[in-house]
Amino acid sequence: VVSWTALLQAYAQNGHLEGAKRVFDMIPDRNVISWTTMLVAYAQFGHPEQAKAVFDRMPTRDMVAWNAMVQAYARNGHIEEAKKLFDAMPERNVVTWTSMLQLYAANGHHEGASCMYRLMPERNLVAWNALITAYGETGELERAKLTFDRMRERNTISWTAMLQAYAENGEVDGAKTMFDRMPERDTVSWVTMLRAYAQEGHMKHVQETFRAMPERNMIAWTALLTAYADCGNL
RNA sequence: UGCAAGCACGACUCUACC
Repeated sequence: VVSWTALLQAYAQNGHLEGAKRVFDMIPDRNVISWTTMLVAYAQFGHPEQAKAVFDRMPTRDMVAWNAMVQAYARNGHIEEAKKLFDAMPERNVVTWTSMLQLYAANGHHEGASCMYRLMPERNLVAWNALITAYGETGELERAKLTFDRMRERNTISWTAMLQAYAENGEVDGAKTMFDRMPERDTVSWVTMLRAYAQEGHMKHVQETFRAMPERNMIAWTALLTAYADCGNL
């Protein structure tokens, strides 16, 4: 089962849903993990209905399966369905709460988001990071800062999320400060910084940033390209 | 007991929805 499901996962990750389905149907004794993998495959590529169909047909559901289904709705912006499922869950963990928090924040529901935040029974690094992003999205930069400052541990995602929070609220300087203070930067951090400059029209900084990047992936190149395009420099 | 499979967090573009 393990090998079969790994194969299924390989198809799923590459978006080969038909192939994934074929593998799924061939698995002799599917377990809850195989089912969940199939569910997520549909969800990730924009088929929440299909995901739900899988969910309904599952012989057994554990919390990961429930979480995956909540996330399936969340990812596709189905707030009501997600909420319904959330309420119906036999038990929830920090993953569940984080998904809901993110869903509300991404759709501008401040109240819902802060409600999730307050009621969350436990928090971990991912939850904190999601909170920073949520505050950034809702324009509550101060709260994002507070959250960031109070975190006992931070990873590159925390730093980049905070950098982005500054950037999307028009504070390039704050963004730059984060960038300079980060213990480690990956390509995402670099691109985020580059974008921050681009949005302010600081093409010179954009160029410098791009040149200084240790590695450039396609997203970095695209960001540079659109930066030039946006400032009219074809 | 170890190795191998499923869920939540950060960047660009495109597409869909509004």
